[in-house]
Amino acid sequence: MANIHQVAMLAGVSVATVSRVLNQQETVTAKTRIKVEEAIKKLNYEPNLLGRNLRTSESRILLILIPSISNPFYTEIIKGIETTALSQHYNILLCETDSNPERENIYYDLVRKKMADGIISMDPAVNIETLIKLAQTHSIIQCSEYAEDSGIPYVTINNEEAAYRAVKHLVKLGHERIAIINSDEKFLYARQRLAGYKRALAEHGINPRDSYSLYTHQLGFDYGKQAMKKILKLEEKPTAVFAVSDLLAIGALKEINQSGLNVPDDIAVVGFDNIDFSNMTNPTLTTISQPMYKMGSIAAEMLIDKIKGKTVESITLDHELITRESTSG
Amino acid sequence: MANIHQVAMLAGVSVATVSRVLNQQETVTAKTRIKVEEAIKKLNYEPNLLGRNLRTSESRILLILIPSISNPFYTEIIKGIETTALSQHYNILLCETDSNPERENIYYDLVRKKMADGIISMDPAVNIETLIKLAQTHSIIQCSEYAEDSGIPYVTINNEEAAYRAVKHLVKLGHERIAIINSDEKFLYARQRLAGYKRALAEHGINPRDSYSLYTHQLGFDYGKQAMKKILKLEEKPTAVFAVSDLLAIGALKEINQSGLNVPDDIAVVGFDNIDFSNMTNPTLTTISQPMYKMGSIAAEMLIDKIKGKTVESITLDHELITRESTSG
DNA sequence: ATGAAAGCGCTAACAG
DNA sequence: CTGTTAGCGCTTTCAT
Repeated sequence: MANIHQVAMLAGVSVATVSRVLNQQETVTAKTRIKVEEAIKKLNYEPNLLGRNLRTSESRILLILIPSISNPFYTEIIKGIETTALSQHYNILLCETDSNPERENIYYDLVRKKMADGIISMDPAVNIETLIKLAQTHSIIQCSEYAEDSGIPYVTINNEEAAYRAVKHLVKLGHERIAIINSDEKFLYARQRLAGYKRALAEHGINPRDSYSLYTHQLGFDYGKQAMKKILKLEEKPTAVFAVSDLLAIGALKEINQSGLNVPDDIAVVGFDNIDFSNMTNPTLTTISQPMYKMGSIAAEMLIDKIKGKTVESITLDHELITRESTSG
Repeated sequence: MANIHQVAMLAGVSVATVSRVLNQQETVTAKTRIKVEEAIKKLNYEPNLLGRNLRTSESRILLILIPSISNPFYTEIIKGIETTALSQHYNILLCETDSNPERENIYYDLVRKKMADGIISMDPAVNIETLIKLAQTHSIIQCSEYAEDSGIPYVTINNEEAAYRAVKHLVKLGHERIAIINSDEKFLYARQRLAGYKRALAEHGINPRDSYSLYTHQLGFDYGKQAMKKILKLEEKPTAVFAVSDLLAIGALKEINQSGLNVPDDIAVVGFDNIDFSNMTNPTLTTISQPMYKMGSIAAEMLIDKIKGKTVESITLDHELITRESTSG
């Protein structure tokens, strides 16, 4: 493997000149440039980024923290991050935290030790104190889930309003007995979506019943199925269910189908996220679409700006209700 | 940000000693060690990996090349890779190639430029010539999809045998008119799975019909749906369908359901991969399970061995038929 | 327009 | 057991 020195030797110039050619500086004669480029080609030279990065003290690597790689909610966001990052010559390192502080710490260390330039955190279960402390000395952005007043810039949607619209859609279709399958209330988005659910009901004079409020530990399919099982045991069953994630909704769908009831005739279902699969289920799922690609893309831009030392503002994006078979007869 | 020199100053020792403490070498007195550790703590010192990596000429970063991050087939493999890599203090960089050579090249460059130590490629549409050339100077492993006689070590399953078993299962259930939804024949696994399909039919004296062999450009849901639409237009419809990926199978499922026919009563369906979602569909999907976690884990081990300069052998793992609702009445 | 030289932060060979 | 020192490969002043 050739290094810059050998290229300089072969081209009959100094390493400084080779470096200038490498970095497309204009101060090099065409003739010299050609000599250097020929030497580079002849030696199959590739600049060593470790050397460059040590010198410029940057790694051009961005960390993306997600609880689980298998959660399809993140895939489109990641695409947005990746495309934006790549276009600015940053690479992204996808980190699965399992919401495990030890694992998180491995990745925080990468930033502390200069192997990464910044972090986009999407883990709702993140240890927020540690993150806030790290944010004092390093560039960090929160995406989708965030902490209020943490001082960490975030990009998100209006969860309360989105949930409100989802439930309002059900109310408009004539439903009055509407259940909610929520995730753990320790998460901000869970509290916000619950608030939206309640506001929609209140607006139409419907009293929320305790037995219609379910909580799950996680957002997976099995948890939705389990919650739906409980709901189906109720004496007075709801005629509609709002689940705070598509995976939960798809679990609920499965359970309803298995019990012999029909969606949407017996029970209507609304999800949240508009993951790819929500359009593949039988019936297809009515859901709230977040602008995931855009969210990712903006998060990446914010992070890169922050790394460059600019001040960045948090931002709230629009969402959209996607009506499909699971609510329309 | 403190550096090793400042720590040495504060502790009243040389940088070499600090480095020894950092790398847990045994040749340091307890007393000195404590002095150094105190200095580290006092200065909030974190070793700079760029410096270390330049010195040791390694990056401890592994590249994982996948065509698309949203394909759930890869998630479990990635988990296997990640866990193994992490346990050996390697980090992984997930790279979405979109099967786009330009994009691939960005990532190859990372290896050429020493920002990554090796590659696990899982992209079946990879430009194999470029990969082979790169493999001559760098550590590369292929996972799942591979090229025969390329000299690049791989870990995979016996696709021919797996397809054979899937189709044999259908034959045993009494099916004789069995269609296959295959992907592009330019992929090795597609040819292998087709061979298995034909062998199962031949074994029972069934002649494969051309009209029962469908090809799709990609492995997505929509492509499966489209293929099934064609199948349903046939005069003599098959009573069973074998799709070479779960996503294709789920698309087929959806199309059959929409046409008013029943799975498995009218048409049975078998998929391939056993992605998480194959157990969430209605009906649940009979499929071939690859040992994905193990595959990933082994691929990571092979790569790390290769980086260390050991010689590694290709390996073929076992698979399993998972029987679910889509074939059992 | 080009070169000489310093130095980013670290490890490791060598000396003592 | 510890220190001195060279050097990994690069960029970037400062001269010329």
